[in-house]
Amino acid sequence: MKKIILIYGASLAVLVFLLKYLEYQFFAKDLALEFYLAVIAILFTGLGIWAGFRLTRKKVVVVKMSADFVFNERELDRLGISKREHEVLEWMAKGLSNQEIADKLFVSLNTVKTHTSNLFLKLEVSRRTQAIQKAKELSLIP
Amino acid sequence: MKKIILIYGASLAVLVFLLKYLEYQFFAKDLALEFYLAVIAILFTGLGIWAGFRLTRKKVVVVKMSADFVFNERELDRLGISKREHEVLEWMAKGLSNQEIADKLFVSLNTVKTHTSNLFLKLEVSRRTQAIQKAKELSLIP
DNA sequence: AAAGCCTTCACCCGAAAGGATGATTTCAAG
DNA sequence: CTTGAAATCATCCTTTCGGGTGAAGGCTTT
Repeated sequence: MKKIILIYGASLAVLVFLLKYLEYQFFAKDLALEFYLAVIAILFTGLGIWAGFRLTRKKVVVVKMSADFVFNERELDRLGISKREHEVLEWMAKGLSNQEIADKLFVSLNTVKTHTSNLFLKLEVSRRTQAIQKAKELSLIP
Repeated sequence: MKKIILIYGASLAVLVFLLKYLEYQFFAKDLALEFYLAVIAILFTGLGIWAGFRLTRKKVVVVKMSADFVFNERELDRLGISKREHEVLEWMAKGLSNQEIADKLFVSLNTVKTHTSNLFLKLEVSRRTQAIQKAKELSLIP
């Protein structure tokens, strides 16, 4: 966060410097221009960040509660299950084979196999049926 | 972090190049103030949005669960699933392997395999995970 | 810059699961 | 008594899974 802010600042400084240089070379006009540019840049950077937050927030508002299921994110975190792994878990619970999941997620079979293996370790099970069973108990999936 | 620096650098380079080029080619004079402002504004708005995107994440959801199960014997009948097959189905849903089910029911592995095969035919599925999924939908098992 | 996850993909090997078919025994119903 | 469904077990063969290992690239954090 701080680094990004610093980088923004540095970028602005460099930009202003460059513009000033250009102006010197070609216009040799009034020096107030840089201030306009800097102000505009800062303003629009803030605006952009705000817009970015807005946009992502909208994306996060993807609240989906089906019937009577509440996602237990705490447990998911505790077990260290990643986003992708959880995704694989969901499809797995729907009865898809590894190959089918691979097709659905546009990755290779090997990748899905890796995810499932990691899932089994994290869930402390050794078969997909057990994984599904346990995941449901923990409210990791509907 | 490297990426951020690189992107900023590239953006600045392109910007400077463009300004210089345009200046050379067309307006040999100023009057480009508004143009500069517009370019800066657009560029930094984009960067801000991008930064906003990478700075945000997280989400929360909470609900509750209810679980009342009513055995659907009618469906079981309709599908012609026998008592033994249903028994196998129940253990299957608990994550047991065919061998484990065989041990639990004091029958051979082959017998369990026969039961599961028949179950898959009757449930019109081809994998045990699908069978479990479907059996739950039909309230054949909790 | 370095250390650490996440994601992706690969290869190998053995175990489990699934499909097809056939056979025996038991038991209830026609 | 004959028929048929259910339950049992078997063999053969193919596909899917699961486990182990390694590795490359990206992003985050320190």
